Amino acid sequence: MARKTGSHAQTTGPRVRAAAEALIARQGYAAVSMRQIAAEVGVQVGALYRYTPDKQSLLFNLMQDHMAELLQAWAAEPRPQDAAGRLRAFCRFHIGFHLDRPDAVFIANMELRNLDPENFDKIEVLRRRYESVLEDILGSGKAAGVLTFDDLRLTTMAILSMLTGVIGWYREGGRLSRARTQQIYSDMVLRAVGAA
Amino acid sequence: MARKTGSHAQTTGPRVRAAAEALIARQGYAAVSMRQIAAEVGVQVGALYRYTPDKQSLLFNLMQDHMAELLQAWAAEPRPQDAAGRLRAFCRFHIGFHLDRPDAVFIANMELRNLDPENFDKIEVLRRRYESVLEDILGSGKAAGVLTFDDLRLTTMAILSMLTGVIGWYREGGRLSRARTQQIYSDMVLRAVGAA
DNA sequence: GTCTATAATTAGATAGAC
DNA sequence: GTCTATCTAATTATAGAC
Repeated sequence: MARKTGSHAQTTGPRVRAAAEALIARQGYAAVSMRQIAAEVGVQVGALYRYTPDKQSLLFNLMQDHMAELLQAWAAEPRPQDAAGRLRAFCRFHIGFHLDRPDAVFIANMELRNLDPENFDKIEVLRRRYESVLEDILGSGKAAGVLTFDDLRLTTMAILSMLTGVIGWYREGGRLSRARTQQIYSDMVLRAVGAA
Repeated sequence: MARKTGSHAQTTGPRVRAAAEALIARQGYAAVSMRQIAAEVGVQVGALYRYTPDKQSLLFNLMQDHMAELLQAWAAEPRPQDAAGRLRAFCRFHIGFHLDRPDAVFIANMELRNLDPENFDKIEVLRRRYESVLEDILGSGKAAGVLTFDDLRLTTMAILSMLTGVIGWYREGGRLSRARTQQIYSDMVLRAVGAA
């Protein structure tokens, strides 16, 4: 992927971002060097600093944009009237969104501890906001008497862990289709909160 | 934690291991330096190499011992006759074991990609063996007609993700006791596979 | 906008004194 | 068994040429 000297500003920026995302997802932030990213893009290391002030900003921007996109995508989803319907919609959405962006999701879940403290705080706010999406669905379902479970916070975290875990084993083109995977997870979650 | 020169072989070995475990759990393998570990123990960096041939072996031994202990501890558990009882026992065991060793669990789940290929293969074997513990319980329960779910492999992975996720939010001395946490998770899992 | 060259720091690992 | 000193290689980031 060697490249001649020349101007490629309009393509290099996104390529830096894409290379960083792929490499960090595979090896982890601390294990990836700026030289590796540059080699993947096909430039020398000095050129990277036209597109990011430093390595930390590369990580922070990936995570922030991912979380913002996640929240925005959920806000754009249709919103069923009943709590069970909203819960099913959330499960489908969460799995679909995560399967579309395995690298970004992997980074969002693994690299929190490599954020500078001030960056960590900003991402935490977005994470909490997303957790409260599910918490609100479960809470209103319990209040309406259509969902049954013991502890709201525990149940929220348990369901999120279970759904996010899909990126650990799902393979595109494998035994289970995406739609079937969404279906099975949704059914299991609904049974787990007594809405079967 | 400064230390004078002198011989402390019997205590230094375990202290190196403990320091590595704590630091790697907090910061990640790639981000921890041998100098940091030495400082935590209270020795100079050269002294570490009396207790480990290199940094990679430190990580591998932590993960291998953890997985071996996990399998051995499960083997020592009482084994209920019925599948639903075994599933409940597994949930209690998995959560209890994980809450007892948050650092080791964190490493076992986060640092797989930092293992050398040959070390990775060895740990993978142990991981698969543990996954098959749950898979066997679920499979026999379905065959016996007491559990209901759609896909054995997916269900196994989903339950493991959900249970392991407890280390992400549980705090000792917090709102929920350990026993209550085990109870709520177990109930939810049993409902999820139609054994409520 | 990219390159080459380099500064300043840090890493893992080893040698030899005590 | 630990220390000090050091080797070699790699790191992030910057400066200045083109």
